[in-house]
Amino acid sequence: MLKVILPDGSEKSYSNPVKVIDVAAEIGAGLAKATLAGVVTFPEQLDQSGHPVTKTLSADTLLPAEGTVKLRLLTKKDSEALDILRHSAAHIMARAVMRLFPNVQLAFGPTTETGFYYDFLCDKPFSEEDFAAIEEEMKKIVKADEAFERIEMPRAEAIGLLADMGQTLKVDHLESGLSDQETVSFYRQGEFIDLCRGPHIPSAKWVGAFKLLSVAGAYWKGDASNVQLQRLYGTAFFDKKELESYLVQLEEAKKRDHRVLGKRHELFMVDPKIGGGLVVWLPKGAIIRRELENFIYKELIRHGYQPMYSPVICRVELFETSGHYPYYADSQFPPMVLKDGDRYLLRPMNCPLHVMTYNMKPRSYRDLPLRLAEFGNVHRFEQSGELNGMTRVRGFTQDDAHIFCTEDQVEDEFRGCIEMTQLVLKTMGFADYEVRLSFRDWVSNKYVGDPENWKKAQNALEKVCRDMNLPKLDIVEGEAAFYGPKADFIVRDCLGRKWQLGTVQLDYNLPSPSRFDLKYIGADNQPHQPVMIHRAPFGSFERFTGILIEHFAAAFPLWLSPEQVRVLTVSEKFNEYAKQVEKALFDADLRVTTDLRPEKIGAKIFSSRGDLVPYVCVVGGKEAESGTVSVRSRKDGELGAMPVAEFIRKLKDEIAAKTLPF
RNA sequence: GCUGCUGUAGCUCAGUCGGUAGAGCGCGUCCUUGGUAAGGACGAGGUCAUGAGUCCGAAUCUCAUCAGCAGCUCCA
Repeated sequence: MLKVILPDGSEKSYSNPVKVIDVAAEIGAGLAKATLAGVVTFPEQLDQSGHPVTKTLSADTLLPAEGTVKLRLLTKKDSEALDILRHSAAHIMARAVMRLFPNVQLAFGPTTETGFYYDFLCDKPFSEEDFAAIEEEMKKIVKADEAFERIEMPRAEAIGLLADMGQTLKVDHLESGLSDQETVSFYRQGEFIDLCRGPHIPSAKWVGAFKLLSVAGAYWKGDASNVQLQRLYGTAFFDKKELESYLVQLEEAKKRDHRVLGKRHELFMVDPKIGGGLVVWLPKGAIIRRELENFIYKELIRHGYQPMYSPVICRVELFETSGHYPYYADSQFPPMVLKDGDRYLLRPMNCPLHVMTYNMKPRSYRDLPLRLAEFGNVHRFEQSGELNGMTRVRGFTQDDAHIFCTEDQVEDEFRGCIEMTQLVLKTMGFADYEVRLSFRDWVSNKYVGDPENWKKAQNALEKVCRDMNLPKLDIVEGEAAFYGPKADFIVRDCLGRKWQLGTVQLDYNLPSPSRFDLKYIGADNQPHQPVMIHRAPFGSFERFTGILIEHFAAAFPLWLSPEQVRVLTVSEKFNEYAKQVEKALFDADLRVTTDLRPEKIGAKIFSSRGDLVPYVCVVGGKEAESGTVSVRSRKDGELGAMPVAEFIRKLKDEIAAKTLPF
């Protein structure tokens, strides 16, 4: 006897075997038609963390004959449904590819946040020219509307089957990745059969709209030493309109691209004649950076940091001591060797210089925490395929600082760093960010430092993060740097790619005796080893600004706008007055320009809109007579006439408040 | 670094079958002197990424190099 509990609390009992779809059919024919899968919870089975086991099952899956299950039927309105659909679409694509290219081997074909992909091993390189043919074949498959059928078999049998089919990658996966499974499942649709956990939609016709989007290389099991596969990306939806609106959205997102906007608004440039990945901050971009620097500098001083400067090039030995050379030699610009054999390295990080600064004299516990800050310019030789506008570059400036403190101070210092990073994100209006706490695992021996201290530090870190109620807190074990646990702040760019901005990292390595052997004399008159914290609320000015450009779509808040006000004359007769207004605004420390072209006022406004100028002042006869300006804001349009002094006050208030443009 | 794609004016792009280049925006000059999202005329501007090759002839076809884009791998 099986008892099925539905989400509304009602119960049904079955003495005969039933499938998910049978339960739906009993409730109503309409629901049965709309049901594409079921979420089944087994209250009697518990997983490792003690929660009841929950599985999403295809509609034709047989429920257990005995016991109690909770069942939630999924229709296309449910959020999980799209993922199931796309997984099936991936199978349909693989089937189409196998029809067109019989020799391909299948690898993995999962869904992504916005679609799906499938990896293939095939001699013939796929290109976008093949998409039409593949899509055509997929259409035929969808039209034929064959069912997805689940088949389970012992693993040994599955290996035999896949070996017969010549699917060696799948065999490899069964032998290594799934070696702990006794039984595995396949999904069959017509002539196509694929090792797959499921679930799937009942049949192909559910796929209302799909599109292949791109082809790229990918390594088998994500390991660059393995064979390279061809990955076909696509997306699928229940209906055409959703697909179309997704594609429009994608086009819109591309318009926010900081590389496009950075060029259009003359914020920065990257020129191969200068060097790939080497950013030139153009005057307008430089203003944004300088404002960011001023903003964070004030915060640093307020929080007891001490500014310092150090050279961007120094002896290689410093990085040999730190351990970063030659470990990261491949991602550094090679050292320059002087005549006497001395080697100098363009610094890939600032910490050794700050450590040397700590070490310039004996330190007492009274000096701690010592917080040394520097907008440190560093260079790293990133792989060419990694370079990306301002977000992945070979030379950048971190809003870096290193805190040297006692074990007891770690928690407070860490909290301070997190708070400053949060302040930065809040000031910019970033609401959608994740915090990733990276901890060590306890099996690997790559980590340095006393395990007890690690435990203490990790607990302190987690406590601080929980206390502060950080959004989307994610704890990842095994992701810590070898020298300590860390917290990273991650935001997405316009295409949904994730980038790490702010970071706070504890370091047990550099202060250790095998590295720089840092010491302080404690209250007990004994030497102790300090803990180091690396932190950068922005991360780097380059990446942060790149993300900021996309975040604001280049329409920056007033305090960051390179051009805050533009004075427009109604005709050339009023150029003299416009220059007076300009001077008044300039003297009030506003960034102001004039548009004195012999153009109509409409054309000048049009230009200012295109240039995303936050405020324009229209001046003509009326304004010149009364000493006023006619104000128009980028956000709210016409605001009417006001005295120049009042306009200045309004803008100064907005700048001081760092008001967001949305 | 790997796989695929792309490279024409400052920008966005067109350029058919191989016959030595075109638009819009922007820029310059002039006309217009105006009231809140594009006034008009004229003009300048290109070794078609670079280098080889095929051909009577290459932006166009082939190869190589460089750079960019998407993804993978990496990211102290």
